[in-house]
Amino acid sequence: MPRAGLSRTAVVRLACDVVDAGGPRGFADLTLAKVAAEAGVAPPSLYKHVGSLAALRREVAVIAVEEITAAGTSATVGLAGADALRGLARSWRRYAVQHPGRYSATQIGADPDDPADAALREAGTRSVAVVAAALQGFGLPDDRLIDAIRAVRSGVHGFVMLELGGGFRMREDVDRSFDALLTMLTAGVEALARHEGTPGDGNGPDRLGDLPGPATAGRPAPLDDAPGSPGRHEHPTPRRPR
Amino acid sequence: MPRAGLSRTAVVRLACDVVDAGGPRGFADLTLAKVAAEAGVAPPSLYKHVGSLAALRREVAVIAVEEITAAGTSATVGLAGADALRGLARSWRRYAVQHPGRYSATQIGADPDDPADAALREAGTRSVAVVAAALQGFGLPDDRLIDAIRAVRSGVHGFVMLELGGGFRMREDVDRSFDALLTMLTAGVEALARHEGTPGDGNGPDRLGDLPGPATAGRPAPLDDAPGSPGRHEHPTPRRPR
DNA sequence: CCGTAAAGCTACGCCCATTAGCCAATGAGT
DNA sequence: ACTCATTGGCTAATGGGCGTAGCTTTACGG
Repeated sequence: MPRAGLSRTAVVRLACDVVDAGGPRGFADLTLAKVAAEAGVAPPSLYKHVGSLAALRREVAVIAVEEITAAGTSATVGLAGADALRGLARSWRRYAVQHPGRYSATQIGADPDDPADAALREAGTRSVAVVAAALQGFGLPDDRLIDAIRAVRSGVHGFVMLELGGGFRMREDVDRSFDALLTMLTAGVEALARHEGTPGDGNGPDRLGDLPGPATAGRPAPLDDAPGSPGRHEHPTPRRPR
Repeated sequence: MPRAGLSRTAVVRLACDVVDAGGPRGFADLTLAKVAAEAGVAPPSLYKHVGSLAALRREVAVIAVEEITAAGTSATVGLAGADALRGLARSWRRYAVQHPGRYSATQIGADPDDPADAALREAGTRSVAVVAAALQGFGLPDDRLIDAIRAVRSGVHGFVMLELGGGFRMREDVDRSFDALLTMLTAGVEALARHEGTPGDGNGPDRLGDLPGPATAGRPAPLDDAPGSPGRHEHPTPRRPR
């Protein structure tokens, strides 16, 4: 049995390929069997290099976050204000289109408590820093920076996910729509900076904060500012197990 | 063996519960075994009511889209312009928080060709119509309406997904950020209506259209304007099957 | 040439989806 | 009430994926 010459990083690299080959669903559909097939190896052999499927997923996620952060960084060097924001957003979209699977991997949450997720948490923090840096030039009040970061991330992320989802009829129109989104976002950030914040509609902010929120057995946390600790449970009460 | 009195709709309803109980990941984690346990029935019994796990997923998705459309509709009756937009966006977020699993189900794509997805496609179309209606009052030029719809959906969807993902430290701050996002979006739509569209940065629009796009073996289509037909394939070429 | 650790492998156990085929409960028609 | 077809449930069994255990062989330092 001639050795395949694998290694931890080689396996992760292969996993990245598999994930991207699967399109936006690729990350969710990642399977040790596929990676093993790609490596020319029997599935259990992978355990000599990675701890589990979950661990492999985490590694892919870390790489994806680091890559997209790097892309954003190099897309904004020497730029400021609206130019920086546009460059950043476009680099994200480009990355998402070129690496749909990895981009999806970017979404998984890092458990705030789990030490295994430390690397992912740190990568997430670094990625947020890039956004903050790109927004420097707008002169946002301190207490509005967070809003701007969230809005920019939300807008671009939502657009990209919908685009990757498959939709948005024609590519050209999509490019135009993306440009319109960026215009809206930059205008919005500028408005926020001018302190035109939250005129609202006379109903005050949303106060969704104290909704029941149906036993949200949410997993870990996101790649955002900072995580809150999640709750957990299984099926509430099976009615007649058998 | 006393009958459990199931039915197609009863099973789907249970699946909805299971999905929501699982938080944002609940939809992806949906399993026939869980539904069966919840119903007090052995897993194979479910096949008397639903065709497969995939079919059940589709049914849940249709219900979710219909519900969120209904929520949006009733949240915007009698409103116009910015008020309608805010009402609509808030109803989405509220639905997502109250039904995280179902909201995620909303994301799955409808295959433009598959007749099994017809109901899902139609539900998606209806849901887009509500957004268009809410944007009526802004007096957008025809060729900008689509951009506005996409931006609004993207912004809110991205925000909600990031929020559900687990992040966004404190709830209060999140409400405020959401409000800021809405302010930015309404301002953006108004700007679009004023024809201040796409000043861009002198680099023209993105032209991501002709990127290679790495063999994006994406599944079906999204719940957007209209689908384009997907490509498909498996692993490119296993290197040494065994 | 030897010995050892690392990198494969096969054999298993467990969980899930799905199919096949059996049997009891239900209810329409008599 | 009796019959019997339909229906909804069951068990058994297959196939695939993760993950563990334990064996074997390769590669390499002495």
